[in-house]
Parts: sequence; C-alpha cells; structure tokens
Amino acid sequence: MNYWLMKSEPDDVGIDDLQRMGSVGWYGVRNYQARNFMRDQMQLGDGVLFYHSSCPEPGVAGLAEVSKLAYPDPTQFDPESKYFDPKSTVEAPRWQQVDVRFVAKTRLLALDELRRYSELAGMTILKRGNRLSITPVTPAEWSFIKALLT
DNA sequence: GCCAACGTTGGC
DNA sequence: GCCAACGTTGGC
Repeated sequence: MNYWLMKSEPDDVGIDDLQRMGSVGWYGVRNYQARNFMRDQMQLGDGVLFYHSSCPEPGVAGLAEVSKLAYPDPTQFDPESKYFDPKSTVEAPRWQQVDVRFVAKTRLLALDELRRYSELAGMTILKRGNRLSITPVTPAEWSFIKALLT
C-alpha cells in the first residue's frame, strides 16, 4: 500500500468532475518518472491526494484511490488528441495510465497552508522546482494530511 | 504573461 | 555521450 499526490488541472478534471464521474483514467502523463510510478509501484487501493494545479487556488481538493492498475493510455494513439505520440505503437505502447476512483471531496488544503507545517516540509511537491505530476507521499505525510482534512 | 526549473531532443 | 537549444510545468 502506497500513497500518492496526483496533480490535475481543475479546468480539465477537477474534484467535482471526479465525484460526478466516479472514476477516471489518468490520461496524459508524458513524463517517464511519473509513468514509472504508475506502472511499477501503484497498487489497487493506494491512497491519492487529489491536487488542483495551474489554477487560482492550487492545493489538495480531495481524496481518491487507485482503482485499476496501469494500462496503455489511449490518447497516445489518437491523432486528434494533444497527447498523441507518433512514436508510440499499440504493440509497444510508451505511456500508461491508471484509473483513480473518487473517495471524498475535502476542504481546499491550499499550497501556502501545506508550506506552513514542518511535518510536511519534506514533501516532494513543496520542493523548489518540482514539476512532477505524480509524487509519492509518505505514510506520515498521508496521516498528517488526512487528520487536517477530517 | 512571466520566468525559474527541469526534462527531452538532436547535432556532433 | 555531451550539451546547447528548446519545450513544458506551474506558481505567482
């Protein structure tokens, strides 16, 4: 059992969209490190902090869980998609996605609030220059954040 | 819209 | 295999 923070742009898929849809395929990851987390380390039931990025109020907006193990991201094969990858083939797909299931919408735990807790100072998301859209969360960080949100 | 940070690409 | 150029991310 692992824990993750996954960034999504609420203009694309926000926590309300996830709640409405129940679960979503986490399409569009085009970074090898993030892909490898999904492909190699995610397990069914892993806890996910659903994070809103590139928006007026960036921060954790809800909780989710991994509901399907990694499988090929269909958008890589779709020439109409902005995530189309001409170098990828169905036989040897380059990009993977998992499904993520809605668990709860929470209050917005804003980025500037996250920065205020010394318990969270080690979080990858808070490190300078971090751009990874999927990052591991330690059990201690997960517990601390869950306590803040419930 | 700016720009720092960082990943990827491609010529050599 | 190096590394400059380029593209993207994402907070501000």
